[in-house]
Amino acid sequence: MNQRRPFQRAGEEARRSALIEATLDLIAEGGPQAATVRAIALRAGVTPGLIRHYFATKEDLVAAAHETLMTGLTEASAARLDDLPDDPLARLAGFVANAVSPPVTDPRAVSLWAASMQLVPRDAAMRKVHEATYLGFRNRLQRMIADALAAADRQDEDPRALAIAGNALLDGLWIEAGALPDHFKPDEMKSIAIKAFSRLLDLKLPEV
Amino acid sequence: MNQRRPFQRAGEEARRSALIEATLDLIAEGGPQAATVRAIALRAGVTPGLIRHYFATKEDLVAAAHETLMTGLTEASAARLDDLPDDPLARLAGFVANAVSPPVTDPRAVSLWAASMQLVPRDAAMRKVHEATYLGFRNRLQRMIADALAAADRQDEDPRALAIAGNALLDGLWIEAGALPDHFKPDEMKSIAIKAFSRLLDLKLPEV
DNA sequence: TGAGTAATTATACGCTTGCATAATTACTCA
DNA sequence: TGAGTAATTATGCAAGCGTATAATTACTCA
Repeated sequence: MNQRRPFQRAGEEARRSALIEATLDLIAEGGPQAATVRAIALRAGVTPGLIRHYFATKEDLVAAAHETLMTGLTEASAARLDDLPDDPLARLAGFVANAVSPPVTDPRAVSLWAASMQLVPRDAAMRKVHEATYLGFRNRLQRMIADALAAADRQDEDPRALAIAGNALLDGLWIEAGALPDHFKPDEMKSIAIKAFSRLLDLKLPEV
Repeated sequence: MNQRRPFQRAGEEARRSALIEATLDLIAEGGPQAATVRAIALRAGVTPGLIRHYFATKEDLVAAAHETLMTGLTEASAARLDDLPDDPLARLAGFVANAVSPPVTDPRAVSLWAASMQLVPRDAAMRKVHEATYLGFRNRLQRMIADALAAADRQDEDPRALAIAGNALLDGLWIEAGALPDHFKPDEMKSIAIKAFSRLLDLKLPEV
């Protein structure tokens, strides 16, 4: 047996995270087929056998990576809530503007999101993850919509239906902003989103 | 040399179509990794060497399949235009309703669409195809929006911005209707879409 | 009818893949 | 300090991958 490469042990959490991160990087760069066991291991700075130590199969690692991505997209929007104004209208406007602007709009994120979404109709576990994150985002939006309507003394609306529509609008704009980044003028999506939300809610949201 | 399997010749167009169709079927069923040369050939009822006769590489075949899919999604919506009423409001309402209802909403279509979309941020040729189909759909929607506004004597609007927003809304609803088919009540998406469009345009679209 | 041609089958190749297994070594703790 | 253990490296395996090539045969046309 020749010289082995020196190594340091790391905890399970750090290893799993590094492998998941490596997987996502490779998928983002070269599509799902780029995330081979050897490429993932190399990217994570370990050797291929280690993947099998922390995940039962490569497929499990890939599923964990997709789940991490989807959960992460939703959490990224939650993390920005603290930076928003307290006024319900301004808060909603800020949330909407953030959702369709860089750094939330991002070609890499769209590519990864799509790679995960192609699994959703075929894989019950992925569908469950997707549904949870979809609902998480939608419910957050629904609460903000309800708050904005309440502040305007509007009790005649269905916040759920508005959230479904608003969520869809944001998703659609986010996809195109990321997929065709050069197609739209700077801040065009933000302006369109704010105006569209103002119309949907029949409220005047402040420009951000 | 043993017994060869008997065969019939077919034209180039038929062969290419069969291979593309087989590719899409396999991707829809098992994701991109399921579309191997052998699986595609078997599904198309030919042997693997034939793929190389009609496409320079397997990758070219897969790209052709994705392009066919994207183009096909847009043409499916065009094919339904002739069934719509002539009245601009009713026509737009019909178009919107179709876009978020079966058979246009379809888990298989969402899965395939996502598989194609994951290429768009990374592959310039795919991005070009996507942009062309996106613009095709959006421009058609924009014309219908402009017609509806003109019929209501509304000259104070920006049909382009409304088309971008409306398109995004339809895309977002379409994705969720296909990805989570059991999450929404029958016709719920249709109702939400019509109401949302009525709001966006500040026009009363007829329920379909 | 028979020659010519190209569509198609059959087979093979080198390489890559995910997974399995054994050995080594970094670390903890008594 | 040294034993124990499990994290990690190294290596190998069988199967499958995309591509290449040769042979056969279905078809057209003179």
